[in-house]
Amino acid sequence: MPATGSQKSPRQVSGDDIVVETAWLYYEDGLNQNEIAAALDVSRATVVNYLQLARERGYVQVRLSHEAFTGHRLAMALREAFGLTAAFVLPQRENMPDVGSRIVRGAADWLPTLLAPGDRLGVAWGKTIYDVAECLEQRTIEDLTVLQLVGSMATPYGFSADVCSSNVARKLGATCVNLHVPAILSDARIARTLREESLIAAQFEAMNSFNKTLFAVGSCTEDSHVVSSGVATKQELAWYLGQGAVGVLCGRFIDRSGAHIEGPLDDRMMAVELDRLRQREAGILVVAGSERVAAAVAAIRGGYVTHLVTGEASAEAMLAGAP
Amino acid sequence: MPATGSQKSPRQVSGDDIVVETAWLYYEDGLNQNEIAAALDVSRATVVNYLQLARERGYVQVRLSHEAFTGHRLAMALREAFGLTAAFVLPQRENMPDVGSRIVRGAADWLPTLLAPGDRLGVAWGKTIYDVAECLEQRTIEDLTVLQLVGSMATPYGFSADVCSSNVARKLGATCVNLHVPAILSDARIARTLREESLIAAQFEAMNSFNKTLFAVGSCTEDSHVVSSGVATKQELAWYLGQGAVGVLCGRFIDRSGAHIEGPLDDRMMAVELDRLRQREAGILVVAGSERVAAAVAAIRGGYVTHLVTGEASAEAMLAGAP
DNA sequence: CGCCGAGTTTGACAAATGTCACCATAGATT
DNA sequence: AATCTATGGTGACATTTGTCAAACTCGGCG
Repeated sequence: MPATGSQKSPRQVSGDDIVVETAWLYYEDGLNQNEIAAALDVSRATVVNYLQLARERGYVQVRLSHEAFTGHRLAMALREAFGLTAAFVLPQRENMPDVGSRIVRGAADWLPTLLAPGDRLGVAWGKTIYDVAECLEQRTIEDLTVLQLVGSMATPYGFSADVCSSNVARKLGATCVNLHVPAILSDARIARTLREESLIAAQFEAMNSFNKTLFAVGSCTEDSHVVSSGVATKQELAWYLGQGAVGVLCGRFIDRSGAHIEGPLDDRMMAVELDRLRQREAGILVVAGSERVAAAVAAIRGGYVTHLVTGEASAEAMLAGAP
Repeated sequence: MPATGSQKSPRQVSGDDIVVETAWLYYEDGLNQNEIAAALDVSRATVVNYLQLARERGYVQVRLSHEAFTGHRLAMALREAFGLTAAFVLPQRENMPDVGSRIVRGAADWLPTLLAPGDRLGVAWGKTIYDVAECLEQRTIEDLTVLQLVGSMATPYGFSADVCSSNVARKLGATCVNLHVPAILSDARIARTLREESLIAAQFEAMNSFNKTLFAVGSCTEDSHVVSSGVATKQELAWYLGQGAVGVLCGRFIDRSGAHIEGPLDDRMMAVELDRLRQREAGILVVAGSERVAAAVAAIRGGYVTHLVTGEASAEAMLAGAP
């Protein structure tokens, strides 16, 4: 065989035709690279190149199907035990450091399939929700509206409620209705004044029209988010703990049964009322972190949740504490 | 190294946990099989087995994304030239025997993404449509209704209009509204009587509520489907050809501009009226076969089509005959 | 006309993946 | 207890896929 024999005249690869053809033969027709090379009369290396191009250009989508997670043993058990519509359980093994990111990615992957054109999605606030928004693929859902459920609050971590809802809206091609108020005010009187302001009243009015919600829960410890972000002081937290608080949901403290614990913060809080969260078409709760299990169970018991995303360990823990 | 060293105690593979875990590491986290084997502390061969299980169980979905076809050079050209909402062009190369099946598979893959909850999809009749239905993946679309647009007609090939619509409905988890009448009757009087029958009138009434349609076009030659299935005789076909017929759409002959050619068959025909097909949210035309190009162009000109599925060769031909 | 450089293809080699006959273990059976 | 059987795991080998430097084509340009 001669050293360098017959080079083929180069084709137009900038145009997609051959690339798509190759991808079809490989992924749809199931031919291997040798067969494709023979069929197209190019070298196998060229086939490899075309396939790489196809992947780079996003022509090939490889994903784990949702059934793998919604059909998971623990997902079915959760659904059964808590009367959920569906649960999404991410696999994990011992010592795995980074379940959190899996759960968030899973939630981001699942969310679009839970939404339909015309939906109005209420979005809460928190690091988890922010991360979910980050992981969302750009994918437009027709006629979707995203509604901010909790007033904004600057945090040391650089995200706030309005950023959460804006990002979700951006990724899903939705229009976004933000609440242009702080989450917490220093004084109940100011809060009342604001609520009575017509513009803001209108924003709350619009907000309450959501039919689905996306939220996480916060735990109730001194190092948890409610305190570090400045929503509650340690004293206030202690008071709520004394009343039986086990978690925070959209800025409101809840007890073991998920009931709202009315307290000193509520008058100063600018956020959706918990009662409004119940009985909607879907309430999607993302639970990332074992310290949030108790709060999650409470939220579920409270009737705010229809769809749950979490990891195996948390799922086990929730079932263990459920009987 | 000892001959057969340390076997691991077998795990529960019937439960999915490890399988899903493996699939996640491979497809989401992008680890290779060696890394996964190390992480899970099993042999690489076992990882291969788990991955195969994951694929068998349908946890992994590999698909070509629609952008590869809707973004195809010829797809964009078609959209431009004919004012379509979108076109879906399947790749092909010279001498490829089996474009037809690709086009049909492509249509089946695209169709679900063109439908939304609440839609009412009118389905026409033909081998192409039947094949599309066969290729559809089982995938439920909420609150979808499928409507049969053309009366039933037994054919030597064993499919008829009611089978087309039923199959589409079954695959998409839709409710199906069939027309319980023959496509063509021997006598106009009988047809009129039937149409006046309240039950049948009600079926037609319901049928006309579609907002999207799926159809193909037939060509107008002696060996084409209209004749072989017994809808039209050779004499009738000749008459229509004399009037300038270039294709058949939902049992009705159309001319080069897509206008309905009224003729001897119409009175005896039980099918949607062509005017009703226009101005709906979507009209999806599947063109499989170069002999149907002229008919397809006519249908597009007639304003029945917003979405087109075809192959490269037909796309080129349509553009060549378009200017 | 010869040379350049961007874009494309390729052969040889390296790495990753798939296959298969056989081994290990647990629980049932004799 | 010994044996059997079903399930699951494994190493060695075969096949498939990925990498990369070198080579080719084509159009432009000094």
